[in-house]
Amino acid sequence: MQIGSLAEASDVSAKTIRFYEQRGLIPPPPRTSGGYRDYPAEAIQRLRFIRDAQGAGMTLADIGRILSVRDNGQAPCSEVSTLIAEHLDQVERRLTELTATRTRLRRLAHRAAGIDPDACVEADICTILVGRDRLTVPSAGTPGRPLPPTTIGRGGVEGGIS
Amino acid sequence: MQIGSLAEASDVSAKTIRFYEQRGLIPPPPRTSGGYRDYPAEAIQRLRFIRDAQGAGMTLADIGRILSVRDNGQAPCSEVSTLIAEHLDQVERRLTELTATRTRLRRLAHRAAGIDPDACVEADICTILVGRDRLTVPSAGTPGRPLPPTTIGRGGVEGGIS
DNA sequence: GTACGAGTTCCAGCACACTGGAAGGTCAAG
DNA sequence: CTTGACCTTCCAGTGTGCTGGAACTCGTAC
Repeated sequence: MQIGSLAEASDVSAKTIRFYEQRGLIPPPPRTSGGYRDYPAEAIQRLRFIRDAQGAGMTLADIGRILSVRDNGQAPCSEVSTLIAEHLDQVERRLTELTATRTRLRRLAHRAAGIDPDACVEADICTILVGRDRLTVPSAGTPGRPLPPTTIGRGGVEGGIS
Repeated sequence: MQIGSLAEASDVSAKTIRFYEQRGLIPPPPRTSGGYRDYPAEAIQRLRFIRDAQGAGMTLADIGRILSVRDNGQAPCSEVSTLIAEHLDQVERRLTELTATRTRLRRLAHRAAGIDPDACVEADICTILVGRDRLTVPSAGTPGRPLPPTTIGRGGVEGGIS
């Protein structure tokens, strides 16, 4: 199976597949006499797994760790469980943050609705954003991993294999 | 006021201040005879505004637009209102996505808790992540702007001015 | 005069997951 | 033999907001 067919079958662009190979996420397949990559059918499964794991919010680095455990013949259950728990944790924290941001934005929108632009000209820069109740910034306690934006299907894949 | 004092007063590192200047967010201040930047007190306000706007989820590009409207002597109220509305929208959508992700992760965590690793060895790659009920990926309809991770206070600022 | 902190410029890199494009090779059909 | 789809490698760029470091100057204290 050539890379193009695999791309179509797995809904992952050929470029991305090569990129994954380079990152060690999928093993280098054998080549045809002409130098073309020749994938076994299992490659589809592997790519699907990668997509699923990304859907669970994991980075390629996480996924690479899981896959290498698996490639060593062990069941990666405990690693996977740990990663899931970690991500759940991050998602929870992010949700908390985002909810706070939403509250802040709603307050701002409300304030903006009742503003007189002429009065505003006198003010500092913007009376909407710099109000009396200063908007304190979350200031992210432990940086940790910033939690990928979960923008998976954007751009490349939907656009087609090219 | 030198850049160091401004950094301290505004809680924005000197490096970052120069970076903002280079990005056009703060006007190049006059220089001392020795070539040092010499800031007026208003610079503190401006930096605070930038931080506040970031806290509302705006990118530096957004903030730059607001500031340039302001610098032209107009009240940026309508621009600001529009931006706020846009961000609110994005935050809402992101919250929906994240909530879905959380649900997915919870299901995964639950599944992981009742897995037999030995059974898993036989399976494809990981029975937790690749289950019968395939985890469909959000597939982000309109990409739009990915909504900055709102990780404002990480690393640089808390660490100090350096 | 010399040490030191704080300033200057400029270039590079991080993290993340790709994507674009150039320049060329392979293979089947016509 | 040529066309064209498909493949190859490699390098560079995207976006976001900085941060690090090198190499140098300024200003003040001792």
